[in-house]
Amino acid sequence: MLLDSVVAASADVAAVSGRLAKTDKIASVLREVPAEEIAVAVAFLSGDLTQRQIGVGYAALSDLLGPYDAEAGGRTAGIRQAATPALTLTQADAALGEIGARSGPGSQTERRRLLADLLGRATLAERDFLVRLLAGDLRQGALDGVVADAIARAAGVPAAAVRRAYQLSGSLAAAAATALGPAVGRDPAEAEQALLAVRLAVGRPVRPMLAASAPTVSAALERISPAAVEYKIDGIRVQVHRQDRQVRVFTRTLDDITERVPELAQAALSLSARHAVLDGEAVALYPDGRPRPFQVTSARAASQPGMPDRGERVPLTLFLFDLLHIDGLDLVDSPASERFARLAAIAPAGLVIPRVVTADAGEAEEFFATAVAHGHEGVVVKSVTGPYGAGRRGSEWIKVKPRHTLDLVVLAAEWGHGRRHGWLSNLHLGARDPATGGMVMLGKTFKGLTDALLAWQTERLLELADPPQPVATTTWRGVVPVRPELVVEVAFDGVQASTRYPGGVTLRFARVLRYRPDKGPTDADTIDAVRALWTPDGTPDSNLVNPEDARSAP
DNA sequence: AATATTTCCAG
DNA sequence: TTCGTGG
DNA sequence: CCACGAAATGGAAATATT
Repeated sequence: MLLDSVVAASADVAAVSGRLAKTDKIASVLREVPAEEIAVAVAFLSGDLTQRQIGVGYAALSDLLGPYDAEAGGRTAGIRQAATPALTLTQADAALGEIGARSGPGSQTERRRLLADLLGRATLAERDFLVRLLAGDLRQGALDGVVADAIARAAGVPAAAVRRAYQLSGSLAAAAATALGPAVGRDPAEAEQALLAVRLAVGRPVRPMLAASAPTVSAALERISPAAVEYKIDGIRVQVHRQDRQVRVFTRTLDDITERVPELAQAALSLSARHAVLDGEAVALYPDGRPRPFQVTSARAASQPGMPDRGERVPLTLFLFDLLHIDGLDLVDSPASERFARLAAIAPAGLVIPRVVTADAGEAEEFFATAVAHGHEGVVVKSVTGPYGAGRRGSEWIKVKPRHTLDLVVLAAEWGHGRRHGWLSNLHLGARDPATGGMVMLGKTFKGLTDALLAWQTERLLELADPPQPVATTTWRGVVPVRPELVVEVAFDGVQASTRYPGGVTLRFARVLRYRPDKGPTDADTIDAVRALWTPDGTPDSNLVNPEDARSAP
């Protein structure tokens, strides 16, 4: 099939707002795609490459096509373009694969040459689509969720069958190939049978179960009771597959990081089971059992074993909380209580997440307080009856974290994109510096803003713009500095070290709660107050705990 | 050795 | 993360 | 009430280029 057909379908999808209409349009084109090209078509239509990544990013695209030009609605700088569509899906996919296969010295130049070659064979519409695909910014209003429905529609099977195959195989393109690929005819009964035959495979990652959130433990217990209440560890999510003596470790996004975390594989070998698929969290701990800053865990999990590393290699500690498969038995559909009981039966106590099962809000709140006192992020409140509903942001799991807030000053704002076009969106946040009387920038946030708030802040910030903005001639792009007068209440998850900002610290996951018109810049929180919330690595605060305490529930 | 680019992580 | 929209 | 997609950050490591 021509790439152009998929590009045209994507444009149609972007042009309608309803999900059903989008599903319809994607299903229509999928019905026309030859069986052997289904995986490519589905990858492209859900905003992915079949190769995941190929070493082409924003810079390479800008070099080739010039910077994004808002007035023209795209990139205009010239490279050759095809007059008529000729590229097939297979050819485009193969060309992208060629680009990704390059490595070593000279590879960037070579990638750019190949990229120019590919884009030169594309029409304007195709080129625009490929650029958005490579930039990871399809913006057609449909990603894997909508495309999953479309696959079901095209194959004439229940959406649940596609979702299940997607969950268990970890790949939507694979699920689509199962339903519509060469191995099955275009017969709904056959397709459904093939989808239902997809099973969890040890060594192939499944999509991880996600959690909703609630402001307090009591609120979470109102939705789930009795519930298992578990420590929420501030590390990286890991899915561990053990097949005899072979172990593989996957991240939340299903990347294989086995080679980087040999100690986790080692830990998995201590389980009393030959085959197992487990879900858990890995974290770098201090000797006393408290968690190190997230940055330490993150850096540790990102570094290869053979690389010259600066500083010590802090080992990661594994906390397991779920079991999806044990010695030939799939547990994905079993109740959580059974999965955990089997986990506890095969895992040394030290590898299992601290938890309590309770229906008592007081007891749960107390456990939450203990988790936080031990330096952890909070707790996850889990149904004891639910299955492992992978990929669903359902309510079988609810996370609860303490909420920190600061009153900060808006120093500048940036014009928004997409549906925030024409609004001042991304806010530069500053804390008061009593030493200088000035403001210290701590980071930015665009989160937590309602449309009403966006409208209000755009008007108010333009009044405060310094120098004043000629609104009528504004390009709707760039940074608008403002007089530091507006105070905003911001929630955040923590304070972390920063090389980017002058204060040396920045906020993790800052989001706007509300404006504080009752406060002026002199009432804002100080940089000293922010720094006081930061625990640099190597100096765990004085609230020491016994290492055993961090591992075991009180 | 220092800098640029890409990718991946968290939510 | 949060929000708004669709269903 | 749930599912979905969009808003676009910031740190850090690996890999390439200078």
